[in-house]
Amino acid sequence: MKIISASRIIHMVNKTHRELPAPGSIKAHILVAAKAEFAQYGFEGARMQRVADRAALPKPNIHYHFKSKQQLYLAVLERIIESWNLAFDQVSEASDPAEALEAFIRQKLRQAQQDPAASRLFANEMIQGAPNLKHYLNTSMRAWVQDRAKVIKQWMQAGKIQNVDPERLIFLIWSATQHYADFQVQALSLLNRAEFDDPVLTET
Amino acid sequence: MKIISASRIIHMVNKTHRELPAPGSIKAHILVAAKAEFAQYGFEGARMQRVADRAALPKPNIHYHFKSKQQLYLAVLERIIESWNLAFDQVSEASDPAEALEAFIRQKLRQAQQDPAASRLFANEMIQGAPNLKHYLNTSMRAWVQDRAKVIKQWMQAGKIQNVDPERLIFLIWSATQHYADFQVQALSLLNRAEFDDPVLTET
DNA sequence: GACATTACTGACCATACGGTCAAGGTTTTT
DNA sequence: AAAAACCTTGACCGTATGGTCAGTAATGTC
Repeated sequence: MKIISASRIIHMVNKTHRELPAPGSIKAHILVAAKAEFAQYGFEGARMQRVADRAALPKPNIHYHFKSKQQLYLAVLERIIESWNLAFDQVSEASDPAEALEAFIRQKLRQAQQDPAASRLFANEMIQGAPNLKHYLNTSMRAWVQDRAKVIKQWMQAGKIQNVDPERLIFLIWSATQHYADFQVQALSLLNRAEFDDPVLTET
Repeated sequence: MKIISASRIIHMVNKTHRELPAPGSIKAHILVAAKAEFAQYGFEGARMQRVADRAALPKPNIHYHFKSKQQLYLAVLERIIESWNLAFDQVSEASDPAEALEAFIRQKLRQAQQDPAASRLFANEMIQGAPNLKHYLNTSMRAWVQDRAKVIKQWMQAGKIQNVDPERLIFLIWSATQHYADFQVQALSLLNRAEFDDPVLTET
């Protein structure tokens, strides 16, 4: 039997896991820098040189790991969507509405707080008309919404909650939670604060 | 007495009104094109050539009317803020909370619907950290929020509404209403629709 | 109708941009 | 230790970008 080195195994694991960059790798490091840049300036406004500066690397280095700006952007986007899909919470008719909705809201708020750049990048993509996420919106995301909407409707029919448009309820929660990531400067300025307290995380 | 021609009067009116471009003028036309471009791509992502194309004008023409990209952007921003300030609704403790809040929500929703580009441009500016609106946020906008918050607190003390954080209530309304402008593609995709009906305007 | 002002535009410029390349390191495999 | 694979980088390239300019047309003034 052949002896396989540890590095080889790591290599295989990296490869078999659909090319997902290892957490500590340079690729992952670049993706973090790129996420911040794309989140702030959008795809067209982002500059590869600034991505390089943020990552503290020479520019050609970025192009070695990611063929083009477009590909880098897609890699960042894919990573965000994937991390959101991981939090694909399980709710059913049997769940208690108050509990389930509170959990959902807290989760969304935590996401917005822990990774505001991801939320801002997504906002940028939507504002531009979702040129790279149309398919995602029309397939898995729509399915997700319809699933939750069905449960909410069942709650309504069972008299557990008041009648509301289920999709609008979901949009309301999304908008309210993402607002604190996307419009952070505004909220902080208007409240005359330097930063937010952390009321979400203290209760988890 | 000197006779002043009509065009001369128009010219004077234009000038005395703080250089506000006349509604039908070329400047106003360019500003509309620029608003759309800046709203979609943000300041850094916007291209002067695309602004020119949108306005169906040669590029140097844009630079004739607006010295630089930065100045054009500021002109667009100023116009948006001004139009929002015009809708500075008057509310007092005596107002009926339900009525006042509904009016506020409808107004915001109407704004988002009638000029989604303005809402998106503002969102872009906030996502980038409000580099051009920090002052506005810290002065007139903050004052506006504090004013409304005071009224809401008075309503609470008079037992007219339940206890809530007044600023958070305002943010909730803002986020929910702007959401339909900023994330229009998302909402339409998820609802599997081509466009929204017009439930707001039908009731005004 | 002469003068001045305002408005327009094709051709152009310096720089910044995304991207490439060849040459040299470093690490891994055999 | 040699070969192979992978990684890093300064210098460079073609093009797109914001912006300019000189020349022209239109408009307004007396």
